[in-house]
Amino acid sequence: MRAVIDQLGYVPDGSAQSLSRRRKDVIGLVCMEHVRPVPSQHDVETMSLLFYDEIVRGVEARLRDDNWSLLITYLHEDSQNELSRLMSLSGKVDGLLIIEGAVPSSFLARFAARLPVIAVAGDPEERAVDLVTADNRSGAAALVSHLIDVHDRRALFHLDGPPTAPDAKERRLALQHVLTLHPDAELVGSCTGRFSVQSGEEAAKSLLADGRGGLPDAVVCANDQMAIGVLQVLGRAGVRVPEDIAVTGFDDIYPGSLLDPGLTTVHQPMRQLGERACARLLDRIANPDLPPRVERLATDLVLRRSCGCDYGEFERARLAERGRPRVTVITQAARS
Amino acid sequence: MRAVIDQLGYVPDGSAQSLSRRRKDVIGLVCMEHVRPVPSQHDVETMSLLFYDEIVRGVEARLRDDNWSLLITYLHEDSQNELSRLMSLSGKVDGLLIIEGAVPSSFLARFAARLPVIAVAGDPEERAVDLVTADNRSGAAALVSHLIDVHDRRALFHLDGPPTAPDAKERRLALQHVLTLHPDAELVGSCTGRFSVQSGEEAAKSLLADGRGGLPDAVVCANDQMAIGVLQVLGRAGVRVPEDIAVTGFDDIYPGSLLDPGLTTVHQPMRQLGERACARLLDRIANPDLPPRVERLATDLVLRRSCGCDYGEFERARLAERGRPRVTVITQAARS
DNA sequence: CTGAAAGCGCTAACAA
DNA sequence: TTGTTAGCGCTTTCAG
Repeated sequence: MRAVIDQLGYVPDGSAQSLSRRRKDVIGLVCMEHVRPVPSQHDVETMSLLFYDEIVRGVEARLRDDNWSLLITYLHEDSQNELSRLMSLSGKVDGLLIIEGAVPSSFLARFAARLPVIAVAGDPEERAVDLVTADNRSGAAALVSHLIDVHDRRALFHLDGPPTAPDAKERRLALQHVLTLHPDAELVGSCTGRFSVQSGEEAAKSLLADGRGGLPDAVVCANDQMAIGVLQVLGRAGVRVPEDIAVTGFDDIYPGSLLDPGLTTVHQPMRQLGERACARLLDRIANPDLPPRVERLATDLVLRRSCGCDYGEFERARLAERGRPRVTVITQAARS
Repeated sequence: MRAVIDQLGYVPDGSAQSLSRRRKDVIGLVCMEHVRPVPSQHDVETMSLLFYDEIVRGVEARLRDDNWSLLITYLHEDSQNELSRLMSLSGKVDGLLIIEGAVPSSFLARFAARLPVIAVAGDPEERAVDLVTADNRSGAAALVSHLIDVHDRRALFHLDGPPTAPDAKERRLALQHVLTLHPDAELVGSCTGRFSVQSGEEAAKSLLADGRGGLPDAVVCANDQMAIGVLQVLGRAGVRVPEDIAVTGFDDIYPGSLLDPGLTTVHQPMRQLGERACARLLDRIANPDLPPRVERLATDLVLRRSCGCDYGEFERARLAERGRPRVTVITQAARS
C-alpha cells in the first residue's frame, strides 16, 4: 500500500491538511534590516546577513525534528507596505519569530494577540511577547572593563548602532555604566553607524579627519561589521592597531577572526539563540497560555589582538563556564 | 470598511486561501549540504552558509515584488529521511528551487514531474529540469590560465571539492582542460575536500607534511572556504604566499577580501543567481509548459595578492563587460 | 474495523 | 451591483 502510494508519487496537499487540522506546521522568521540600498561588491545587506545566518540555522535545526517548515522574510524597516507584508505572512504561519526589535512594541503586541510571537535579540524591556536574547549588557560591560582595567585605555570613542536597534542600546548602556564606575576613563566622542562595514569605514575616516589633537585610546564598536570597517580604514591610513589605538567589536562573526590583528569582540551564541527561540515558540504554540518570559543567553568575551591582548595561539579556554557568571573569557581560538 | 477590518485585526487564513485558489504563493528553497557535523566555534556548516546567503537574498528580493513567501530547508545529504522531508515540503509549495545538485538526477525528474523545479548551481548536464548556474568552467579556466601564463606557476596542486558537487566537477574539468593546453604545466597532486575551512586546513597540513621534495607552485582550491583554510595553515607554518606558493579560491565570499594576502578567486554572481532562478521558477509556475533551459551567468576573475598579483588599491574595473565574454577581469576592489 | 459525511475558511462562479 | 452557494482536498467524527 505504502509502496503503491509512493510509486504514484502522491503527496498530500499542504493547504488542505492545514485547513483541516487547523495547524500549518510552519513558523515565520522575520528579519528586520537596518539598510539603505548601497550598491557595492559585498554590500551592506550582505553583511547584515552574517548576523542572521546562524540564528536561522539554529531555528531550522530545532524545526527539522518536528517536521515543521520555516518561512523567511526580510523586512526593510523604512518601507510602508512592509507592515502589510507582515500581516499577510502571519496568515500563513502558526507563529512568528521576529529578529531585532525594530518593530514598535505596539505592533508586537497586536501580532502577539493574534498568534504566538517570540522576539529574538529585541528589547529586554519588551513585555508584550516572549524574548530570547544574548546578555548584551554583561558582555559589553566585560569588554569595556577589560579595555580600561587590563589595557589602561582611558579615552574611549564609541561607534554606536542605529537608534532603533535594541541590542545597540543595551551595549551603549553597559558602556555608560562601566564609565561611571571608572572616573579615570572617559568617553571622548561617539557617532552612530548603521551596523554595516561601510558605516564603520565612514566613522573611521571622520575620526582620522577631525581627530586633530590625537586619536582616542580605543574605538568601541557596537558590532563586528563596523569594527571591521574601522580596522580596514585605520590599517590603510597607517595607524597601528592595537599599538596606536585599540578596536573592539561585538557578535563574533567569522571574518573577525581572519583579520590581522584579530578582532577582540563578544561572542553571541547565535545558533543557540535560534534554537532556544524556536523551542520557545513551539512551546507557546502548543500552549498559548504560557506567561511571557525573557530568556537571556550567556556571552563570551573573545580576546584577540585588536584590544592589545596577545595570547598567540592558545587553546580555546572557557573560564568560569558553569554557575552564575554570564560572561566567560576565552582566548584566541586555535584553529589547528 | 477596510479600516474596520484592520481594526479587528482580521487576516485571512493562508491555507484556506491556498486551497480555494489552488495556489499557495509559496516557493521552497532547498539547500543541500555536504556536511559532517563537526563542532567548532565557526564550524563547517556555518561556512557553507556563506555561499547560500546571497542566493537566498536574491530569491527573496524577487519574491517580495509578488508578495510570495519563501520556505527554506537545509537538507543533510547523507541522511535517509531527508528525501521524505523533501516530499512533504513539496506539498506546501508551488515550486522548488534546489541549490547544489547533490540530488540524483532521477529524483529531480520525479519532483519535476509533480511541480516546477529549478536547479541552482547544479550539473549543467542535467536535462530534466531548468538550471541556473554560474559559468564555472570559463571562470576556472581563466583563473588557472592566469596562474600559468601570468605568474608562471607550473606545478599545480588541486584541492578539489566533494565528488557529488557539480560545481566542483565543472571546475575540475576546466583545470584539466587548461592543463592539456599547457604541456609545460602539470598537476603535481590533488586531494578532495569538503568545501569547508577545516578541510582546507587539513589539506594544507598534509601538503606540508608529506611535501618532501618541495611544495607545488600553486594550490588551486575548489572554493574560497578551503582556500582560507589553506592560507591560514600556510601562514602559521611560515610559508609565504604568494612568494613561496600561490593560492586561489572560487566564489568570492566576503572574508576572502579581508585576508592578508587577499584571496585571488572567481566571483560568482550569487545574488543574481538567486534572482534569475526565482524569476525562472515563477515563469514556470505561470506556464508549466516552458521547455527546460540552462541559464549560465558570467563570472569575474578577482585578482588579489594570493596569486602573485599586486595591484594595490585599484578602482574596481571590469574589462570586456559586454558582449560574448563570460569572464571579466577585475582588480582588487578599493574599499575606499 | 471500515466507510460515509461533515466541516476547516476561503474564493469564484452564479443568481438574484 | 450584491448575496448565495458550491467546492478546494484533506482530517475527523460518526454511523454502519
